[in-house]
Amino acid sequence: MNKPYHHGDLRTAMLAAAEAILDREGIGALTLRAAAREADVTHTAPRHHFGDLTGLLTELAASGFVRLRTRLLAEAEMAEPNPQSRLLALGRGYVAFARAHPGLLQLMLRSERLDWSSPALSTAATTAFELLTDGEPEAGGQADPRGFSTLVLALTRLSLVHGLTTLLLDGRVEAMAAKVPSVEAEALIEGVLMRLVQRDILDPQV
Amino acid sequence: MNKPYHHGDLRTAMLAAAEAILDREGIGALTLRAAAREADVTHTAPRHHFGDLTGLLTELAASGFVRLRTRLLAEAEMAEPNPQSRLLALGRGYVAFARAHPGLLQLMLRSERLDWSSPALSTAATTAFELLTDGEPEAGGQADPRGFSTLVLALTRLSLVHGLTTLLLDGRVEAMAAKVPSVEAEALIEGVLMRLVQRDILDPQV
DNA sequence: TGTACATCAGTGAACGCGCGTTCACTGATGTAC
DNA sequence: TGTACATCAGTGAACGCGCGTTCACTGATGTAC
Repeated sequence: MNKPYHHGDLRTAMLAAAEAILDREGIGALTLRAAAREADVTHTAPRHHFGDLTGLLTELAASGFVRLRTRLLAEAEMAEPNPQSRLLALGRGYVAFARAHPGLLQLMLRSERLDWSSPALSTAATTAFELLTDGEPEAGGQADPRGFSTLVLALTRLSLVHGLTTLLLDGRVEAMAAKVPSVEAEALIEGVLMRLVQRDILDPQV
Repeated sequence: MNKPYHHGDLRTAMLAAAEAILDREGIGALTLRAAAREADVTHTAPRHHFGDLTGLLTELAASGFVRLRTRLLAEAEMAEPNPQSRLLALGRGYVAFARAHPGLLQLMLRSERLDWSSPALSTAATTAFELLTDGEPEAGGQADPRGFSTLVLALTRLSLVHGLTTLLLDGRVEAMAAKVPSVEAEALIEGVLMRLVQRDILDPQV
């Protein structure tokens, strides 16, 4: 029952503790001391592993992007193997991830407390976003030169899904749904995603 | 040159001071004490006008929504009098407002420090968002029952424009543009807005 | 036109709080020989 | 197989900081008579 002097894997434990706080109390409550408290460790101990608070948050955000990507990949995998179904699955996956980890997503997307010069973070973020961005990773791939139109299409999709997610987290979707009786937020979200898929046409030409 | 004991219009001065801090140093630096310092007044003086920090932030955000709406209305007014041009003008206006007042927009959209039970704030927000949401305020208006499809269309537009704006403020648009030589963020944004207008078709039927 | 007095709007000192950081330390682990 | 010792990973006390809030106060304004 006695706690050994050394933790064993404080690095992992701190990341888990920080995420627990994020999910439970939101991004405002996530401080170095709070995370150390959660991990049942002196608040100076994490310094050996992360340097400072920014280091901890940056690693946590990077891990978030990796997991987001994994989840989106899995969703796309399970969808019917056509572009429309795949895009729809990606959109749903993005929204679902946001609902499951609202605090983490906030840290990843809107935090000014991250060190974006960290290669781990920036490549994790870029890689994750590229999923929503690439039409068909197998088909197009490296060969396809990413022209202006492709980039516009990518940014359009990302904007729509990301904006929808943000509005959802901020309670705006609920507010809109409440204006018309018998309309559920859930149905609204599904409606927007369907519209994305149908109007998108997956065509880089404008 | 002597400062009189009473300020005269501290309410207005505090709002201006808070906004100055927001624009200059970002939302993280906006505290009650900082705003009072900026207004050259004891940090306890604002209490008489706003109660507490939340009260001040809530009023500032409400004023932000009112001004956003005013600006969007003006942009729409100046556009060609057809639905497409109007929608494009609204989208451009939203992005332009975000660029002009990034800190203020963050406060309005992503702050957990606002009192959303305040009627002034909630109606200001709703009214502003309705602009992007209604196709034609004159044409449709009250007569048109706001059905499910209309709501989906509204949320789609709002999601796209809002998502684009958020990504822009977080530097993601710049990051994407940087991946392809000779593509400017400005052109990307314009491309997305054009795509919104062209694919939107302004048709509530899905 | 004056005066008494309540109310309003600001001051300034003090409070406790949680924060990140620094510092000297100690217990545990691993490696050289 | 032992032992010396450097290095690593954690403790615990102390620091200064800026925060929002409380409190007793004071100067200015407005209103009743």
